[in-house]
Amino acid sequence: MKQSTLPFKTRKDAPKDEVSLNARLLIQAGFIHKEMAGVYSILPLGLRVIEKIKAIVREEMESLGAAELSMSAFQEKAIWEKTGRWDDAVVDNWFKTTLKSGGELGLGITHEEPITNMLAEHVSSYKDLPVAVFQFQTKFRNELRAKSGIMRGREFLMKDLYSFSATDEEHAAFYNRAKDAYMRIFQRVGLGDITFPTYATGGIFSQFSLEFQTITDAGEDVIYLDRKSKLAINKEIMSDDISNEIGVDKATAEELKTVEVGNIFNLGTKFSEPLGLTFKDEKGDRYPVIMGSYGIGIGRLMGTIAEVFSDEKGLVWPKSVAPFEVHLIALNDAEGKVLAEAENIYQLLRTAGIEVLLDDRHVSAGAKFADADLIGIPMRIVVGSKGLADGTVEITDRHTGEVKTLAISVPDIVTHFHG
RNA sequence: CGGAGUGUGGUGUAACGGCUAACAUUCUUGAUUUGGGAUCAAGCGACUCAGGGUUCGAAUCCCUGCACUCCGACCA
Repeated sequence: MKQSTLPFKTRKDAPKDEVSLNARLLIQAGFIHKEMAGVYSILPLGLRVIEKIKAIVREEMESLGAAELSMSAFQEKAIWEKTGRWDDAVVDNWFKTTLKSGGELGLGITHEEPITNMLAEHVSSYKDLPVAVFQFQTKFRNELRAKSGIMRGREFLMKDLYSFSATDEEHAAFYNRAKDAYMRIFQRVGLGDITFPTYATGGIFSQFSLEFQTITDAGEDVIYLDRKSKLAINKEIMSDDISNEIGVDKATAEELKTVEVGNIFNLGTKFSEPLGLTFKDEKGDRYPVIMGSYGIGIGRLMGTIAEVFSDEKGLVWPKSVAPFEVHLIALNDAEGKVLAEAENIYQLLRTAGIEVLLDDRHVSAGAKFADADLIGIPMRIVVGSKGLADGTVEITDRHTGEVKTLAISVPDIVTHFHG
């Protein structure tokens, strides 16, 4: 992509109505736009990050044998009444509205009810199980107070996975594989070393739920982490009994601020029973399906990565989720030779399958460098008249600041990036 | 929802109750420059969140509403 075609600019100053680092950086660098409190639009650069994250998550979900689908954000009152979750006293963050014809409907906070209801039409035998489906879908939650930039919004993109099993053993097997897949996801987006499975309240479903908590000061949660076992307990359930049960040494556990980037709930038959999702076993006996739900907040994950990987100059994306692999910067010269050479390199890199953002704007070198630092693409290639004279370009690592000079030979440059 | 704070050009800030609301940046035009947010010149751009009130006079004081931020509560 050529930077001159981007309608959205970086800003010199961070917005005054944001305090959280993730929103300040992402707005300043032109990745997101704030519409209102807790509601953000995703701009082209931000969308590329979101799509990178989605691709990683999708791969791992498919490795579990889960099938992707896409459900409506509209929620039917009657279905939710069957599980008792339509009541505002039970779920207080609904967005509800009315149809012209008079009926009431809600905007989805989550999708256990409709997926269970839908699967009841399709699952009827033990031969149909186990099965799992997932989606990337916008959720709506009428938060009393939106906060922390994109970390807790009223509208947000979530990956939600639902598993359906015939037996507890079958469910446990899937649960464990899903847990491993989650850790691979956090590893791949760069957060693996600071993200830990954490026992937390099971809510209405079971004794515990499993959260994936990433260490950052931007977090809203507090966990007790046992470095040896790599397990943690959320402060909200911490007690002597529970730390003994889980095997976390309370005496040596670290108290840390974290953000919840994913979670897993054992649902049991909480939804399958009221919504009639049952199967017949080999003997023809009918049982409710055992379910699990597994969430990852995609936007929150982007925000967490932005918080964790940033410095005083701006964002520093891990390669796996960076909007582009290479930021190719053409400095100005009187004759336009530099831009011509940069365009040449741009086309050849693209042909080689490398994602490139070409800064072809007519602005000063300093402005280009400052923007490049702010946007945070991991590798930068600078083409200038100096280097052009002796046939070289400069390659800078945004993370380490390391600078290399390379001959202008596209095969060499391609090799450099493909490692 | 309880508490605190803030609303002024696109963005960031200034302005004692008193002149045509100032400065920087952005943007436009021209010149110069061409490896770290360059320089110079000339311009465009706000009835100061909305509605009431006090006053000879309100961006400034008061009331109501709305919006935003933070703390708390809440968080399927």
